[in-house]
Amino acid sequence: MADISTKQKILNASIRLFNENGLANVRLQQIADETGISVGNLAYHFRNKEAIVSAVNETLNDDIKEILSAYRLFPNLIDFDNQLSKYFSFLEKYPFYFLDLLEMERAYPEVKAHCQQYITKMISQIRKRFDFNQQRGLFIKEPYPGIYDVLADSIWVLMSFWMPQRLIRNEEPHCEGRFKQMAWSQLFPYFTEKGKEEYDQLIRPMLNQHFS
Amino acid sequence: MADISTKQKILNASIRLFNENGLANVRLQQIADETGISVGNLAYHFRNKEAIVSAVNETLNDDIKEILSAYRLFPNLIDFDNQLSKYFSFLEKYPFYFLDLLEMERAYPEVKAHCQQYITKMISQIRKRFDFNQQRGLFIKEPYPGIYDVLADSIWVLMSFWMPQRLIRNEEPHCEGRFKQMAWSQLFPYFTEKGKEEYDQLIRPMLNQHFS
DNA sequence: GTCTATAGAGTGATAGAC
DNA sequence: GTCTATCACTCTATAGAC
Repeated sequence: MADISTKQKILNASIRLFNENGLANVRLQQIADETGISVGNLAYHFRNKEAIVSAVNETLNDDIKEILSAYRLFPNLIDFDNQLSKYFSFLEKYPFYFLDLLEMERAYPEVKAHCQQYITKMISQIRKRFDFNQQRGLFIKEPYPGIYDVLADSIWVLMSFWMPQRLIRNEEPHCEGRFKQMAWSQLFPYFTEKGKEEYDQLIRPMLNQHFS
Repeated sequence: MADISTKQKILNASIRLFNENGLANVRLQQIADETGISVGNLAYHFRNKEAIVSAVNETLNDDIKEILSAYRLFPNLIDFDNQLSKYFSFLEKYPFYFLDLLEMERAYPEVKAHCQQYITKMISQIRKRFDFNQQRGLFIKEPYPGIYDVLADSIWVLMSFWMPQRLIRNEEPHCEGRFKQMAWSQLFPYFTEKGKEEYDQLIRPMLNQHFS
């Protein structure tokens, strides 16, 4: 199983380098060096750069798939907070995923195709939480038609571009508390009284513990 | 003034190419071709690639400076909508500005320094609108301390990463109506009755006209 | 101010020995 | 499975003619 191990080492090294330098700036030689093998050996395991990118992408898609599968039939507030945690871990592992997606689209159009559906599914999960929690009486009826759609989009953007925006502004990006605060503050205005109670009871204490 | 003209032609060509291919993927040869000059001539006008990036960056900073200067002493709702329009024009002109900022940080650390302050100023302007319009009775007092700070951050992120997020999701990015809708929907929950009235009267008709 | 020509280092990818 | 060696190509930057 030395084969699998080396393959995995290559992928791990690639992810590290992609995160540091961006997809377009990483050379095969660098990947080989970081892995501790020769370029020739690298070529044995992956035909070319696209094959590496493709494999890295599949690894990450598996991660996203797992996050999505954690969506439960009855998605309460705690469930959402858990999903936030998982998503934040993903962003820490691969901060520039969504930026490199654009790069992939440019350089490796075939690779990008798979990702689209995951994004759509993620947003639709967020959207469904509104419906479900509205039925539970935690969220108000949407004050204007379509606003919950826009809101679901906004939350996805704020989560997905967390890392790049923090880095651009020279703010500490590895702060899960602020990340969650930004997400929850999007929902806040739409809580009913009952929703506020449940939030204050279940979620707020967990948020505060990030800042203690 | 043939000098200035060529310099400007180079910058325009560079912006086009950076937008299309990303900073890291654009070669001097490409810029020369797109400008309609030789690489040698390109070198006459700009010492190296960094000099071009730096000049492009200054051009864009001038644009941002102008947007920021449009912030008035009494920033009402119409004023905010105007600033949204201007910002959207900027994003259309240079969709990947904030992504390429990260690339600049990696490749040309000297160049990036200037941008920081503009971002801070932009966010602080958004934040001040809350205070001003709260005094005018259009916005409610912030329900929890600090939420208007988070909200200003969120609005900046949603505006700044509009283009990349739309492109990743294969949604039409040149849709000013949706852009504004996303921004305004952030403010919506914090309007007082008086604020809603002014919004319905002054802003909503302008938004609807984007979708007619 | 504009060009051609080219230096010199780096690139992805492959062939073939061990 | 792993390596060295090398090909054909592209890159940035510069030198020097017009």
